[in-house]
Amino acid sequence: MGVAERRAREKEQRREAILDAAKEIFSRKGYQGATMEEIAARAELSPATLYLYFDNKSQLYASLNVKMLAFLCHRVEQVAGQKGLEPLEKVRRLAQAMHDVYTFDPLILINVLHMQASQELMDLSPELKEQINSMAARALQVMAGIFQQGIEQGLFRPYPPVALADLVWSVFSGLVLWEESKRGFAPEKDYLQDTLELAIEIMARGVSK
Amino acid sequence: MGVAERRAREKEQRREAILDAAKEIFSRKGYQGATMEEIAARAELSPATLYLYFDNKSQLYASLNVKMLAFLCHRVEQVAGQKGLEPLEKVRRLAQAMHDVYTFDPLILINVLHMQASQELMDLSPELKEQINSMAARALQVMAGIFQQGIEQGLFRPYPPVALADLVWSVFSGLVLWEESKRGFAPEKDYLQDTLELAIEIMARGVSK
Amino acid sequence: MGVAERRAREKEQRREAILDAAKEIFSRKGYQGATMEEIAARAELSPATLYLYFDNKSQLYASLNVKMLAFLCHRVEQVAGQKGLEPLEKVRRLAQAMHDVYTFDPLILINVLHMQASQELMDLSPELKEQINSMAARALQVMAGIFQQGIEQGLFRPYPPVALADLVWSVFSGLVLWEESKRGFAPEKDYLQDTLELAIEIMARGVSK
Amino acid sequence: MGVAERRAREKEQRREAILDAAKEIFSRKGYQGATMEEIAARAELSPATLYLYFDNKSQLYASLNVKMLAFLCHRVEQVAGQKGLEPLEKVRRLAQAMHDVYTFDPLILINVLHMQASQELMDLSPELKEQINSMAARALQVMAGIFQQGIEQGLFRPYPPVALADLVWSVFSGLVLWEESKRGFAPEKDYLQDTLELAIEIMARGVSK
DNA sequence: AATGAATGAGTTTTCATTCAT
DNA sequence: CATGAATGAAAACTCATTCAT
Repeated sequence: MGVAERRAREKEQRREAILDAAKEIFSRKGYQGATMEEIAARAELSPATLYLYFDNKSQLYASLNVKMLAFLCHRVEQVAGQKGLEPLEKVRRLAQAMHDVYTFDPLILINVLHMQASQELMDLSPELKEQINSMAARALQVMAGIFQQGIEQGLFRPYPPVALADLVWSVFSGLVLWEESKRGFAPEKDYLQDTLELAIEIMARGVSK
Repeated sequence: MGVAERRAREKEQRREAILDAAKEIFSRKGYQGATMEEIAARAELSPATLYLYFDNKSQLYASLNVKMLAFLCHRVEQVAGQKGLEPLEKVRRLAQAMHDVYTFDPLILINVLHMQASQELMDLSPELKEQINSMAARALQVMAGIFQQGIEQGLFRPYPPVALADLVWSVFSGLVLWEESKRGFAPEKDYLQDTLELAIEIMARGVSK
Repeated sequence: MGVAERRAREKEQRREAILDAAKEIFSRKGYQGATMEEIAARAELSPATLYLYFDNKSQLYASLNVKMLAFLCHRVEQVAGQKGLEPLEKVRRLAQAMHDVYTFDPLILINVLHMQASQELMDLSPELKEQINSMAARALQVMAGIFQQGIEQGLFRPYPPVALADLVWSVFSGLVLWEESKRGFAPEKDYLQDTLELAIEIMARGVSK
Repeated sequence: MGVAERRAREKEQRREAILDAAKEIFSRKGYQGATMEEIAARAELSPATLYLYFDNKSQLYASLNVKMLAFLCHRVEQVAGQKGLEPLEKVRRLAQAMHDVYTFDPLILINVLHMQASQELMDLSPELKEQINSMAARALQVMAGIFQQGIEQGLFRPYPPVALADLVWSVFSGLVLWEESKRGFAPEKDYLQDTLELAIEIMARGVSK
């Protein structure tokens, strides 16, 4: 059994290694621009080997995104689960959590966004599609929950909470994407964290006219 | 001469038609995902014909982006040029302008962003590259100018104006991208306009702690 | 009638202009490498116009070669026609004639050679094919005639005269081609003329062991 | 290890097979006229497979020429390396060697010539370009060396030895090309060998006026 | 389990040729 | 006559995917 176990672990590790390589390449080149060969090279494997672990390119891409979304969900749920925090403080921690995710792996959001944008193009198995959509929805729901309370207490602007969550995500994605797309003048180190926090807070809180 | 004139106009129209078709396809499929054949089909032309108007795929893509950036610049400059407005009002109008651009052509920013992100991959002529970069920079500069005054008057947070402009763009792009990436629950009609305006104002103005 | 005449002359001139342009391009790029558009551009005409004067690319190429072969034939026949010259002197003049042809238009032989080499590939009308072959044969025959006499008088080696003529042509072509193919160390100015003359003489005369 | 070894040998064989097919097609159609598909068909492979062994068409062509030049060099060096031969005898053997090369593979020189003539058009890697040029130069140098001695002894005409080598090559090429370009009357079997030998000898020796 | 090798199905691009004006 | 514009057919090249070993 020990043998079978080690086998299984090794297999899992290899799978992870492939996903890592894929993340790197997909982020840099986009879905269409990335090639299986390039991913394989980065994973120091032969292209044929990828197909032992994933059915095809689009499935590999999807799996990658499932993994990323899972991490994102996990982190967001951590924040949402903390009891006894004021709504505003929770929102602040949400900003921090998202920034953590980004710091931990700057490519996550880029990939997730690309995925959302190109999903229709890919012939994913219905299950996988379902899995992705439901995880994205779940992350959103959890974030929405964070705003919900504040809205109920009249602290936040009375937008639909999901819309707020949505907005936060979009702002964050925008920041990240823009960040990525530029060369030249990088914002000060704390800028991203700082601004994100600010933006989230304010958008949630709204302004008194 | 009338003949030559009509010829020229027809040619220009055809060029525009191709750019329109390209915008549509590129937006939906991304640069790599789009095929010349598909673009040609959409323009109701043969693929070979595209090459009468553009040197190659990447040049077509670049030309498309030049056009879009030009429109964006134009609109932003209109706002910047209005005299006698308070900084805050100007910022509000900037939000409106950007929303106009988006309404007029929802695909603009998506394409522009993709372009920025993939520019390095493409073998554009140096002139074209220069043109794109300078236009993007110009749009940013003009936006920065809009914030400049407010900062000087102590009304806006003392971030570098270019960073602010940058941020606005990123927020807007994020909104748009997110918009695009979703299917299903579209935000209420005014939501985008409203939120953008809000976000810009606030980010510019900052909060007093 | 004067009008019709001028028309005809103009037409003929245009045809010649096209052939000139074609010679230039075909020589530099070879048959397959040359494009109708390039030839047209050189002739300062539109591609479509070429088709008013020639049926298609291969026919244009063939016509060009007919013209060149005609010039070559003409020059060789001049030499052959001179009465009262010793065989050796005639051979010397032949060398001079060939060199003249080359000097007058260095591209002639290259084209003729290429033509011979690729003739089978082209779908020429049987008449044109016949015309080309017969002119090439004629040039060869005339050259052979030049050697004939010397052989009969026991001055030249008793090879078949046509084979000798053939050899001369091949040597000359080799020189020209080699000349063309090199960059870098060009032979002394007179080298080509000199050597050609020498080679012809000697090959014709043979050596006494 | 045996496996890896066999693999390597098989790979090498395949490469050679492709080069053989390429030689055949390039010789018959020229560089531009030949198609990868045709070459692949001749090698009984799919076109895509060619690209596993060669980067692109021009590189395949270049590799072919490297191989041919190598063979030529080898054979010529054999002759040059033989000690204790009179200059004239060496020249005779050179003629024989070149004829050998031609007999072994009649297409060699045609390809080499075409290559020299079109090299500038192709986008070869600098290394490959260098390789080709240096091998061609080497063959020429070696041939020149063969003449050198005879010139020093006053047996051969005092042309620069390289020019003589050059000339020999051009004559040979001319013979071969002409041979190829004709259909119909093939020279007697020994004709080519015989004449080449003669031509080389005489050109080298020169004539006493 | 891993992979070297092969390829079918595209994709971009070119170009001889046609045709309406 | 001349040509601007268009395109069908082909050619180079790419890449996801398979399969024998």
